[in-house]
Amino acid sequence: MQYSAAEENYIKAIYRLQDHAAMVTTNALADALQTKPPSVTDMLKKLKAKKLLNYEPYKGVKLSAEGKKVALAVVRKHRLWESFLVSKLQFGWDEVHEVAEELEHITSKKLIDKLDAFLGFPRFDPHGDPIPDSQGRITIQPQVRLTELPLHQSAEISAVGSQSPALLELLKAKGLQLGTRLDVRKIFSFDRSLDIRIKQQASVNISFELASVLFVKTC
Amino acid sequence: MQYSAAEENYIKAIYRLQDHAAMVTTNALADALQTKPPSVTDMLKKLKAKKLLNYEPYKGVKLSAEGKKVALAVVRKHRLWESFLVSKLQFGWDEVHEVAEELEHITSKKLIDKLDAFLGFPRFDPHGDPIPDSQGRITIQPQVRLTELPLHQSAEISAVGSQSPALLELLKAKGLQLGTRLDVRKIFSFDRSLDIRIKQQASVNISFELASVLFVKTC
DNA sequence: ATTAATTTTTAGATTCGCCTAAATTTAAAT
DNA sequence: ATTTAAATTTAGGCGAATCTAAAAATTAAT
Repeated sequence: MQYSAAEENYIKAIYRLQDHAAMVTTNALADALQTKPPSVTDMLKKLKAKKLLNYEPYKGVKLSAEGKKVALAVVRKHRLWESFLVSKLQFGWDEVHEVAEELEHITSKKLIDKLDAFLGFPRFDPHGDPIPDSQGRITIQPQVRLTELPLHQSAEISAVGSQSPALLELLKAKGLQLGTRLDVRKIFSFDRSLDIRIKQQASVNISFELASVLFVKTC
Repeated sequence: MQYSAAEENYIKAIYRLQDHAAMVTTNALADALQTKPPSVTDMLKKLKAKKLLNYEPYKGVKLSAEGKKVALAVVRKHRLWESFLVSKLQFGWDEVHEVAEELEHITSKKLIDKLDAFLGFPRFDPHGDPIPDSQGRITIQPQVRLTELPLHQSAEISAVGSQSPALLELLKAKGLQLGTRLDVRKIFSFDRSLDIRIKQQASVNISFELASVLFVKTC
């Protein structure tokens, strides 16, 4: 079966919202999708008819097993395209979302699987979110905040908790990017700032605020 | 300005048909787009209002200067995506058209320009058709049929005149693909078959039929 | 436990791109 | 030069996805 871009967007939004609330409400969806509640109601009826979700009027909505499969497929497409844009086309992390939002609706499964192979079957996207494999399985994130990394434990930056241009600017200035190998040399108790050493290079001092939006995987 | 996928498809179809006839007719368009004449009339009115074409009822249609610009942009996108699919994702030439038909409607100009750079600014797509640059300029094809290549003149395969699976199979068996460097060692007058030498490798003999659907650029 | 406020759904309309059937214009044929 | 045939346009409608305004159901509050 194949779904329209609008349908896929609803499914994806419900999938996201499900994590934070047992039942997804009409208004929450309208908010997330930048649309109005009546439009949501209409679409929910349609998706219910297609058995992608369980919806009872006034009660809220949850994805069916089939719906979750569709959601994972869309998430897979989105995150693979983001990975492509960053690792091959030199986009910044803060620029990829909108474009991936369009690319994720391209329908060829073959395309996505070949793209996956071309990228070397990455398990995390540039924001550190897991990429479902072609069966929809996802690897649980083994990453921790840099603030939680033990001293002298070697690790690499695997995700960034925000995509603000301000953060991007700071990271560039500090010479930090996705994949940068580092370990923590010292933690200053005064301001909880960290001295980190970048893989056989000089040390830099970074603030607690910065360290807490950086995620690392030990290696 | 930005145009819908449907609008872009009409513009592209008109652009193609303009080459073969001074005026593009409603029926020809309906045929090319697998749609019905009344739909075409509707869209022509809309595109005329947007000044993308000159249309007089019952007389036919021609693209305006602005329309040609849009057409070239769409053609550029289509051919760059086809190049990507073949040269990076290992698609066969015969499989790329449909997918590219979807990808060509992604709207980010930045994406396309970065894709262009990633591919090394190719001037021809896998079928040998020229790729407009970011200004819409196209290079005239400097390629010739392999049957017309002088003896010992080094060249590379730049296009294939057909996309049949049968041809693809044969090329694979002979070890020939887009970009393969070669030169002609001998032409047998009996059947006009050619012995060609693949760039520092063994020679192979190919039939005149095959040679005449292969296009090469000297280099 | 009624009333008030909020959330959600229904009703009815709009735009886009398409359709069929019928009318109209242009071109071809006798 | 009429008549016939073909091409094109108009008229009216449909499904998808959206909207506003109004009604109904749920939740919160006095």
